[in-house]
Amino acid sequence: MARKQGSHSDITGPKVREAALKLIAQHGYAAVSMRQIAAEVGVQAGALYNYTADKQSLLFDIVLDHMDDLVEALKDVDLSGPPWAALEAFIRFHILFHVPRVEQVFISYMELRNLDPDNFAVIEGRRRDYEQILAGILKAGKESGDFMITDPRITSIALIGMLTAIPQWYREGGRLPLSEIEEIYWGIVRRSVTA
Amino acid sequence: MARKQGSHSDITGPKVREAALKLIAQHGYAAVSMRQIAAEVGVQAGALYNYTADKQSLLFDIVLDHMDDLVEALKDVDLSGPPWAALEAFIRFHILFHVPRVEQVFISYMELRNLDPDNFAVIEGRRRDYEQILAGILKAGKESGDFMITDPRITSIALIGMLTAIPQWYREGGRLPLSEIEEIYWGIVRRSVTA
DNA sequence: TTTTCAAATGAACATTTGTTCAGTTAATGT
DNA sequence: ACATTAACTGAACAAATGTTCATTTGAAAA
Repeated sequence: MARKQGSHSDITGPKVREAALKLIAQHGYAAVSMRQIAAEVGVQAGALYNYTADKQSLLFDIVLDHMDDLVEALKDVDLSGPPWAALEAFIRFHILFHVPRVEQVFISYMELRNLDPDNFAVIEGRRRDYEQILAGILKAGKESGDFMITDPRITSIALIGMLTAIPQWYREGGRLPLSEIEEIYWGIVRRSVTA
Repeated sequence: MARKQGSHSDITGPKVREAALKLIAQHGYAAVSMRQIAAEVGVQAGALYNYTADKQSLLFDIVLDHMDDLVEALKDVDLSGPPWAALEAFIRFHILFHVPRVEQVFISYMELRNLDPDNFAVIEGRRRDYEQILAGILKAGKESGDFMITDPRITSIALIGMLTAIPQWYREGGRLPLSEIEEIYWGIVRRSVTA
């Protein structure tokens, strides 16, 4: 049986990516088989190879898309203001961007070891770029005397580590609304760099 | 060939655990095979089953031992003082305990999904207990007016998330000595809760 | 020297893995 | 009505998986 109605490639294609995203986030890359993904899509394993070169590409595409979306979205954020404004804009952006992307965040931080070395290098670079944007803001604020910071690079990593963990425990409809989470975290960050 | 010299069980046993720790931290639980672990030990795959019931136990024991060590070590820390003293003691303890245990930390945070449900529940409980000790210190400090905190529970999770990420980038002999890292992070935490 | 037995081998097992591909299906273009 | 072709099936593949177990080894006890 094949093609029960209309062209499917533009339906099945996204479905494959969604299934991979869901299942890899849930069980981990190595623990998910192509047959499981196929079953989630409602198709035989062989059909997946119309939409991906191999299993590795499935993982790489998820992580790369996520990083590219992140970089792209950050471009719309105005970081040109004074240190305090730039920092607040960055932090709020980071939280709002990451919270609705639980699965991507999970995968992008947990499955890096399962990327082929070449693929890993690409992602590693993207991540460093992102960290250095925050580090730049912190450095500017330190030099202007606005921030009390010992080491901008480490502080950058520390803050991002803290913020990125949010989607791991935040659940929509939980005890606190997202807007409140945003305020709590911004409060922590603000105080942590206050001179 | 078997037993080339003396009794081996008390040598091979630890070797199996060490090999599992190293390889699972490096490649992930699902990506490591019993044959790889056996090869690292210098033995055939079948021999592993003299020292572990199955692969799952290998993972569970690593994580459980880690959590038990953590709880045990924390008992020696004096948290009975005023909020500021208790917080500083807790934070410094956490850093010093985690930094030399890169592999255990990695596994304990990345491989939770690969634990059987029953095993997961045990670990989940241990972790919540630990988080609540910090949350308790924060709550006391908030009520005494020492700390400026909106939500002790979330702040606890945020701080632990930040601190636990340290071993992921810290390398001995790197740019900064451990003692300096300790100071930087304690500075961040201290300011982040300062009224 | 002979016996004993912990410790390890190595082959076997039933599954499962990622991937390929010749063949089938049915919607579309002519 | 026919030909085309995108989309999928289903079987096959070699390799790898976790686990078991009869067998072998050799150090220590008798």
